[in-house]
Amino acid sequence: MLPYPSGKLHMGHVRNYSIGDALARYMWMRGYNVLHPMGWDAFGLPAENAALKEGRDPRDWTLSNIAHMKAQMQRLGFAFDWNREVASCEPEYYRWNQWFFLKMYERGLAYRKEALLNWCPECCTVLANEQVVNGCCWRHETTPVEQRAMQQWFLKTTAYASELLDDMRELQDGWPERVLAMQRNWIGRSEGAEVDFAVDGLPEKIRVFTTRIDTIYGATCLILAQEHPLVNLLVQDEAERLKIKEMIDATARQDPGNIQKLGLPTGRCAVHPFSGSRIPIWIGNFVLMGYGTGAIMAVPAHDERDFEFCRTYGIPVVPVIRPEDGALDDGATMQQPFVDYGVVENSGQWSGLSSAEARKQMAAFANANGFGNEAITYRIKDWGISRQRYWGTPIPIVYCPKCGIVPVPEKDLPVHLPLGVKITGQGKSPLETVESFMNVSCPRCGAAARRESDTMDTFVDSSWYFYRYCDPRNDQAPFASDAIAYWFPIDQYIGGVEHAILHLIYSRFWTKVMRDIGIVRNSEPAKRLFTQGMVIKDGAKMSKSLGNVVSPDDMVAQFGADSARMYSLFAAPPDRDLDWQEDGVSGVNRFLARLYRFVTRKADGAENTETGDADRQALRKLHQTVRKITNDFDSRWHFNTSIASLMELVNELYAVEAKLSKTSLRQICETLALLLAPFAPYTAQDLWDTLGHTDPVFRHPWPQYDPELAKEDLAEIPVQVNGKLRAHIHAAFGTPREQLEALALDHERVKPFLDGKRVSKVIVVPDRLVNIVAK
RNA sequence: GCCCGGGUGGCGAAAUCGGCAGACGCAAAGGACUUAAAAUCCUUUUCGCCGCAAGGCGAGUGCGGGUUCAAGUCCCGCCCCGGGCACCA
Repeated sequence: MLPYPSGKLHMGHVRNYSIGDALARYMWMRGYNVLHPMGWDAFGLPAENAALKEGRDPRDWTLSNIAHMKAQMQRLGFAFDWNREVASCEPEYYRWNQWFFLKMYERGLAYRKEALLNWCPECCTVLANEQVVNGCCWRHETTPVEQRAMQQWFLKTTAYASELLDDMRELQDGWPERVLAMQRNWIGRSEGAEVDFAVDGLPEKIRVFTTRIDTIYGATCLILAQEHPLVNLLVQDEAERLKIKEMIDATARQDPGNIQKLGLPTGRCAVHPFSGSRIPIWIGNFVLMGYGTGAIMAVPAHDERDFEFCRTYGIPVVPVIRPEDGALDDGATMQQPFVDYGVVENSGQWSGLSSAEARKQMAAFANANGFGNEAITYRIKDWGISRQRYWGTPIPIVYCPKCGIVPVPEKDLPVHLPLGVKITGQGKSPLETVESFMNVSCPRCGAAARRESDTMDTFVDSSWYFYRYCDPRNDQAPFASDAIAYWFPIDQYIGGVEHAILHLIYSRFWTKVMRDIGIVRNSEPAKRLFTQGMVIKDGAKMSKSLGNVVSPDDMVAQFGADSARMYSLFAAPPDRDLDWQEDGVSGVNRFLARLYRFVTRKADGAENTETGDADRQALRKLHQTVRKITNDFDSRWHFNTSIASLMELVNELYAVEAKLSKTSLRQICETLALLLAPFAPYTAQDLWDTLGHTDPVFRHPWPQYDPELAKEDLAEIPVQVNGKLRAHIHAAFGTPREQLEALALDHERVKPFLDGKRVSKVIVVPDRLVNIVAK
C-alpha cells in the first residue's frame, strides 16, 4: 500500500500525539494561545538503509517519508499547523545547524580530537555515549559496538555539566522524578580529590582521583587503566605487553554486566605522597580510562572492588578506618571491606580525625604541598557528533595543508549536502567519494583544501528544531529572539522516557549554549515534561527496532481515525504503559457511533416542549460530566476516566431519551459535541456542523458547568455496622449528624445486626457515611 | 547491588483527601428485532456457599504483620513483574 517499506507511524507516536493534541484542543477552547507543533524523526539511518537497499536518494526518501507521516497525522485527525513546518532535512534549516556549530567553534565548545569511539558495525558509523545501550547500538539492540580510534568532532557538553545538574532544581516540580534521576546519574558528579603519586625511579607522576582521600594511608597499590598513557612507558618488555593485550581481549569477551577482575603487575613502584612508602603499580581491567584520571589508588580495606582485586592477587589489606564505636579490622582476616565513614587510624598526624574532617584537611595538605587538590569529577563526556553517514548536516570545516582547520565563513553557509550520492555501506563517509564536494579552496589562503566529510549526528537537529517553529521562515537567523521570548520556555513537553539521557539532555545543553550566544533568554527548554507510558503489544514493548509496530492504516480504514486515537486515550492513563488490544478499538468505535446517532437523531428537532424530571436528571448528569472532564484536564490528565464519564452520560441519555424536551436536547447535543472535540475531533466537528454551526468546534469556548445543577437532590449514605455495609439511607445534603445517626440506628436492615449488642460508638461523616460500632 | 514505576475480576482498567472495591469498556451468556446473519437495543456477569425465587451469608485488591470505628489507599517486613543505572574510584 505504501510506496516505501519503512516510515510507518508507530503507536508510540500516536499515543504521545493523542495526549498532546487533546490538551492543545482543550487549551484552545479555554481561550489560550497554543503553539502545538509535533516533532518527527530526522530519518538519518532509515534513509541510508533505504538508499542502500533500494537505490533511492536518501534525501528524497526522507522528504517523502515526512510527507507520508504528515498525511498520516492529518488522517488521524491531529492538528498540524501547516504554516509552521520545519523539515530538518532542508538546507534552509540545516544551515542553522552549521551556524550554531561555527558559534560553538568560536567559543571553544566544538573541537576535534582523536579518541576511542563507539562504532556500530551495522550503522557503519560512530555513536555518542548516550546512544550506546547495554554495550549495543540504540538502533540495533543486539549489535555490540566496537571501539575504534578516530578523529572526531565533539561538542563540549562537559562545560555545562555542573549547570545541567544544578538547574535540575528548577525542573523538580515539572519533570518526572525518574527522568531527573536518570540525568543526575548520567551527569554523575563526584566530589573528591586528585593526588599525584611519583613513579619510583622515573620523573613521571601518576595522578589519581579519589572520593576517599581519608583512606589514603590504606592504599596498597596503584592500578592503571589498560589504555592509560603511562602503560607503554612502564611496561617495556614485549612479552609483558602481549599479556596486556591478552587481558584486554579477555575482558572484551566477558559479559559486560559482570566482568571478572584481572590485573598485571608492572614491576614498578609508586611513592606514597603521605607516608613515603613504596607501593606496586598494577594494570587492571576494571579501571576505566574514561572516568577520573584513568588511574586509581587501591584501598582494599575500604572499597569492595579494590578488596576483590587485592585478595585475588595477594596484595596486602591495610585497614585505616574504624567504625565510630568499634575497633579496627585485622587486614589479614577481614572478610569484607569497611566502606562507611568512621574514624581515621594509623594515618600519621590525621589519626583520630573523623573521615569527613580528614577528607578536608588531607586535601588541603596535598594542595599546600603541591601534590594534589580538591576536585570534582563528572561522568558525562563530551558529545561526539561526527557521523560517517551521508544523511545529516555537513560539518562546515575545511582542512587546509597550510592553515590547518579552517571554519567555513558564515557568509558561505549553508554547506550543501550533495545530491545523488551513492551509498555503499562500506563504513567510510559517503561524502568522501564526492570529489566536487570535497575539493574546495581554503577560505583563508585560497590554497587547494579538502572539506570535512563527516556529517552531524541527527540529534543535533532535534536539540533545537522546536525553537524554529516559532519563526520558521526566518532567513537571517535561526529565529528572532523576540518570538522565542514569547513562547519559551515550553510550558508542556510530551514525549517518551527513552530520550531521558539523549534528546532531553542534548536539548537542555543546546538551550544553555544559545543563551550564552545571546539569542535566547531562557536557560531551560521546557518547564514541564510529561513522559507517556510505552505501548505494549503481545507482552513486548512496541518499537521500531523490534518490528512489532501496529500500522494505523488498517485501523483507520476499519474504524476511522477518531476511534484509533480515542482508544489510545481510553485504554490506560497516559503515564502508564498501554497494552494494545485491537478488540478495544471496536468498543470505542461503538461508543462514537452511539453518540453520533443520538445527536444526529435529535438534530432535526424533537417534539416534546415540556420539561420534566427526565430533563433535570439528564442535565444533572451533563453538568457532572462537564465537571469531571474539566477536572481531569486541569489536574491529572486521566483521559480514560474522562471518556468513561462521557460513555456514562450517553448511556443515561439513551435511557431517558424519549422524555427529553426540545430545549434540553439542544443544549445536551451541543455540549456533547464540545466535550468530544479534544478526543475525537473529526466526529465532533461533524456533529458541530450538523447542529448548524459554521465555525471550527475547537474555536468555540469550552462548556461551563453549574455546580448547583450538577448536585444530586439526596445524598445516598451507606450505613455500616462494625465496618460492614448493611444499608443505605437517603437524606438531603447537609442533614445534621444526630438525624443521620437516628435514621441509621432505626433502619430495619440495620436493627438485626444490633440485636443483643451494645452500641458503643457511632461515626457519622455528614453526606458520606455512618458507621455503627457495636459489641 | 542501587534508583524509579507497578501488582485489583477471564482481559484493559476505576476508586482524585483513609469512607459503599470492581465505574467505563472488552470478552462471554441470555433476550428483543430479523427468514437468517450483521448491525442495533435490553439484561446478566468478582468468587464461594445457601435458596425454587426475591434474596441472604461469607471471602476478596501479590504475601505476612500493624495503626484505625473504617485500609486497594497509611506504617513495618517480604515476594513477584517492568524500566533505568551498574566496576564511576
